Amino acid sequence: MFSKACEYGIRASIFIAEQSLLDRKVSLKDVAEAIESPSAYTSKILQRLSKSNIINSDKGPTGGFSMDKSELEKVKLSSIVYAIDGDTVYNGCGLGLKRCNADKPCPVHNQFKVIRDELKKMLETTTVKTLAMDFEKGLTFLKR
Amino acid sequence: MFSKACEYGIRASIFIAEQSLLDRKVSLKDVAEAIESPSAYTSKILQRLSKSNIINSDKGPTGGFSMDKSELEKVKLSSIVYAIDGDTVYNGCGLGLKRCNADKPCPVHNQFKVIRDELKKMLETTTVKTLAMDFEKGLTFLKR
DNA sequence: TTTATATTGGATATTATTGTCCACTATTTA
DNA sequence: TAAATAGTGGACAATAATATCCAATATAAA
Ligand code: FES
Ligand code: FES
Repeated sequence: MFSKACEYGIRASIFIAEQSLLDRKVSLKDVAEAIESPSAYTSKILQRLSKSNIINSDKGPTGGFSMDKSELEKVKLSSIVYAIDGDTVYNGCGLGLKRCNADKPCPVHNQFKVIRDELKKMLETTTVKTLAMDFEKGLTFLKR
Repeated sequence: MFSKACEYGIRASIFIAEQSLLDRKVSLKDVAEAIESPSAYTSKILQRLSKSNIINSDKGPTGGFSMDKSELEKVKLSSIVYAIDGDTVYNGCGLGLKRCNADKPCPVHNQFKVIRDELKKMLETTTVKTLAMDFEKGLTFLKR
């Protein structure tokens, strides 16, 4: 569904968001431990998220990663997925033809469209804030 | 969503099914050309489908690949996906945790479950025969 | 202004996936 | 039974994705 990089990206964002709700900055190490991911690889992903203005990053001592509490509910899953995996989820064809194209549809186009529209809707209506709040409450897990 | 191998596998199955409806066996070359795939790689995939009893293969001159017309409507997309990609579509976690597990859910588990159930339903109710018939009518395309 | 800390960015390594090559086997037909 | 044909299987190659290493940069605090 998503690339591994994207999965890490979403998990990292949720963790950073949750900690930001508690007014805490987190270090790369914190993130990697919280989501159980290889830290150097995670670093690259956080850079992408930072450049896409999804998270903030500050260098130096007292530095770390954070998200603006006020903007938290504006960050949708779709932004994160787009920042890391691009638009393949939105425009890719289920059977691997160049692009999904309703004018020259692949055999599963109609069936696939239903799923993808559902997925789009989910990505565009789910905010990182709500996911972070559930995580904060201990209802969900970022590692196992 | 699916691996490239799986995409080729589905496309190949639809082509073989369509030709079988017309009582024609097809060669590896035929398949590769019809679905625009690398033929040696496609060969491996057809072997997997053959071993999973989804398609028939016959050696020697007059050999080739085919599907039993009578069993065609029993072949669901889910069988093909399972034969090639295994059960990751069914049991994988949307955020990459070891396995999807409702008892210790990842943050998107509930949202993801909706999508996956829809996908499952689609894979389990779509038969290769109907896809092949639409393709036969020129309504859909296996390459572009 | 020195030191310590934390992210950044580039190079490189590893692994999985995708793709190729070729000799071998089975089978049909002449 | 010889020759031609078509799939099989194993080894190998190329590419993409994932992961690591380390020197450089920025910044805060002493
Ligand atoms: S053309 Fe394949 S999914 Fe739309
Ligand atoms: S636990 Fe992640 S999708 Fe179910």
